[in-house]
Amino acid sequence: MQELGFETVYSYNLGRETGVSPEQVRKDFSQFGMKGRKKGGYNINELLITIREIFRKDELQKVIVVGTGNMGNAILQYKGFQKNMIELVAAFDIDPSKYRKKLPVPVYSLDKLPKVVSDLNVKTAILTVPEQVAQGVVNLLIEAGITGVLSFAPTVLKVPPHITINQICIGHELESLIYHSLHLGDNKSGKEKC
Amino acid sequence: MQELGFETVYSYNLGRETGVSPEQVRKDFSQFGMKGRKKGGYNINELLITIREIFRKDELQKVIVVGTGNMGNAILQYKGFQKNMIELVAAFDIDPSKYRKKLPVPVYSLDKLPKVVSDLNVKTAILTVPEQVAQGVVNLLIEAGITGVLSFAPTVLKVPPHITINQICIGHELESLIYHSLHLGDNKSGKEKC
DNA sequence: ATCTTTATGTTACAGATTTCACAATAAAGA
DNA sequence: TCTTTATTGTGAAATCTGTAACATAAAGAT
Ligand SMILES: NC(=O)c1ccc[n+]([C@@H]2O[C@H](COP(=O)([O-])OP(=O)(O)OC[C@H]3O[C@@H](n4cnc5c(N)ncnc54)[C@H](O)[C@@H]3O)[C@@H](O)[C@H]2O)c1
Ligand SMILES: NC(=O)c1ccc[n+]([C@@H]2O[C@H](COP(=O)([O-])OP(=O)(O)OC[C@H]3O[C@@H](n4cnc5c(N)ncnc54)[C@H](O)[C@@H]3O)[C@@H](O)[C@H]2O)c1
Repeated sequence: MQELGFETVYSYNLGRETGVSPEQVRKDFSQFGMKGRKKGGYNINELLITIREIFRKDELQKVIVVGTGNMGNAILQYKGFQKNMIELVAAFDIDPSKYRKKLPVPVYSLDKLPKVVSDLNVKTAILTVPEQVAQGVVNLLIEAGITGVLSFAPTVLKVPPHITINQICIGHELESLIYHSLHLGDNKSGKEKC
Repeated sequence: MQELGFETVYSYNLGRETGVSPEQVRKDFSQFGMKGRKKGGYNINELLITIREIFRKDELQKVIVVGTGNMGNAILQYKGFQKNMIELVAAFDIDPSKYRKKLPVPVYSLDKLPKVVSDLNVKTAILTVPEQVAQGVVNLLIEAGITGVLSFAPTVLKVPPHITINQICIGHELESLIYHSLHLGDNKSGKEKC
């Protein structure tokens, strides 16, 4: 909106575009001390500055990728993270045929993980290894100093409480969609359920 | 567990493995009429049969992929869906260089979408097209008869209420992890928040 | 100047979800 | 046969989340 020349925005504009209610937008903003003006809405520039502060978008946030198979590679190819100040700084695999130091994002042996993570002070990892080894690899990641993991493996990972795991399970997402399609007419009461 | 030779399972076994409380497991099972035996737990075979019924896993559930770039291809390569009775039956792209009819999953032109969807009676689609065209393509999908879409595009899709959209936004997941890492020490009260 | 309109900020309310508590009871053991 | 034990099934309580309501401030109209 700033690029389009707007200076202010209302909670219902943002609500409409993001799919949440205007009240929710105002509550969330209020939580972070982002103040608007009655009748005037929110100043876009102020919002952007605060959001950049909350997520520390003044500096590139470093992320590593572990497992450079189909999914790992797709993510490494993606150019859209830079825009959000996220940088993939290194990748790791157990298969020597994957090592390429001269790619835009270098692919290292797993042995190098502790050193790279500590040297670059990375805290976040994307985990795209086979499910059978996911728990083992996540243990290595935690030992190396990683505190947040985005895992694509369809396994529940057991980690200590200060570690955050975000899981993306494509299979479960599909099953959820299939369930909804199969039971489209079941909703007798008119209220959304399940 | 069945493959390991077990015949019964307790709610707390399943809770531990899936990361939910035993009570939640029992409530969910109860919701679907899955009954256990006092002191004996749940019969694994009965559970599997009921779950197969709920998700109609007696037949392969058909899914299409739209957009065969990095992410779309990674998904098309994945062999793990069959195990859950999900089958990728066709893929579509706007770029003619992607068309390959003899791949395990054939890649067609977008023009073929309405015919293929209606002939095969597909209801579920994975959307891996650039975000700029995602809304347009989702409109085509709905017109063709798709009722559930798993979208990887970082855009809010506007669809009628009988359509289900599940969104996977890798960027947002990473931002969430980064936020947690940055604010690890903020949790003064001891209670988990934000 | 006063009134009307519009959008925020926050409090009160409602709804949904999760946890707690425990009665019921089948199985195992004495 | 009786007692103990382990686990289910569920109703009540607590917590969390989202919605509605409205007092308030700014802007504009009369
Ligand atoms: N590709 C998909 O569409 C898809 C869908 C659903 C789930 N997943 C899950 O995502 C994960 C990755 O899937 P994929 O299709 O990219 O698999 P893949 O087999 O293509 O890639 C796995 C990569 O991990 C590497 N690897 C194996 N063991 C390792 C270890 N111990 N340390 C480091 N690297 C190791 C392999 O060398 C390989 O490069 C899997 O857990 C899979 O279940 C993928
Ligand atoms: N790859 C990632 O790691 C990643 C990460 C975050 C988000 N995403 C999102 O996932 C989506 C796909 O990403 P990608 O990396 O695979 O992109 P990509 O550019 O590699 O692939 C996009 C594909 O869509 C096709 N396409 C373009 N317009 C089309 C249309 N109108 N109809 C059908 N096909 C069309 C292109 O020909 C191309 O094959 C994008 O929305 C992207 O923002 C991807």
